[in-house]
Amino acid sequence: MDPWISSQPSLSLDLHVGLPPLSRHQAPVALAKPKVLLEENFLQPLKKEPEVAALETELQRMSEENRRLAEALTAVAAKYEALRSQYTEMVAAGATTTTGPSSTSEGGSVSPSRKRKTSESLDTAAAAPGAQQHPHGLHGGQHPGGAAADQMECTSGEPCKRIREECKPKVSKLYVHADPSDLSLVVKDGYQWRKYGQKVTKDNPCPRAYFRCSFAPACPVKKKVQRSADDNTILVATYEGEHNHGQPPPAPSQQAHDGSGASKNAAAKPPSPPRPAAAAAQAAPHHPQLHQQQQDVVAAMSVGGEPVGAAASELIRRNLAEQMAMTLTRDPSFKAALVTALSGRILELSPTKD
DNA sequence: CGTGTTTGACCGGCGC
DNA sequence: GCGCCGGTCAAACACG
Repeated sequence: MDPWISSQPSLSLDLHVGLPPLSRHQAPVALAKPKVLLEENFLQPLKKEPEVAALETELQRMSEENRRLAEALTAVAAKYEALRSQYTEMVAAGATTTTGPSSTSEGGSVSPSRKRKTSESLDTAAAAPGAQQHPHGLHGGQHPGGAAADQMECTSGEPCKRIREECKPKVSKLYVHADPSDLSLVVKDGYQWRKYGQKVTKDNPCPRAYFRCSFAPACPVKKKVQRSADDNTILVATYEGEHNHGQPPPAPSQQAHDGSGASKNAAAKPPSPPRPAAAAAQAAPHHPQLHQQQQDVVAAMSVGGEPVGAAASELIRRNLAEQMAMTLTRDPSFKAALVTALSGRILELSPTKD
């Protein structure tokens, strides 16, 4: 959540979802019966002046609340930016001093046996110092604190639980709209993933797929993909850790589709040169097209690994914002949920309720 | 034949 | 201590 979001008209917390913005003259009159077709109510002509006045007041109050929330968001985003830049600096500093060890842990391939314990300890040993951390802290937009925590050394002694928790790799989520008939758990994020497991979890009848970044053998990033229990048209991808490499090169033959080598089930392949498109997308749910566009956009943003410029970035963000807004407003279930929530709230606060 | 997926078994953390 | 459950491994398999 960046400051720019609050400045985007489409992302204003005053959501204009399908229905015209609860204008004063269209305020839902039949509030006492919100469960009766809302659309009908919204279109009914105005009846009572006092009600309207009350609603107006309420609307203003809610707008005010919206503004406050937006400000709070802005503040949070600003703090995040500060933390992120701090993290980037720290990583840059760390990279110049310590670079070696990470490559030895996996590159040297653990002994043939399935001693996960040992390999894991190697992994954590390599990961803990943060030496091989992602050079660009773009990935986890939602957990700025995690970056700093990654820097901590997980040496023995102190309350392991807490330390372990703080040493946990950054976790971020990405929601992607997917065709329910498409059973493959594929989330295009621009990286190459190799599936290494699938499991049905307790809280969700849909299986969860486990992926590892296959572009770099030593890349610690993992991804879990599972359909949402509530809405199986939504794929929830959970990313853990950060890529310690640049993005895979664009594979022209794969640009148009998501074909994997084996092609029957398929982990995501890079349709375009991505950066952490996942990071950019994690706050931008529910649309493959959006996702594709984000990848393009993010790729454009990070030519040569460096941001192209503030203007381009601004353009990109605006574009993303528009896409996000469109995605939301197109989603009937979102509209329905919003309308229900709004009407319920209004009803709750309405002085005329009965 | 190389690469990637599938799938049953195993491991370890966690709650009771 | 025990059982549940999520995460991972690795042999078998499929595909180009």
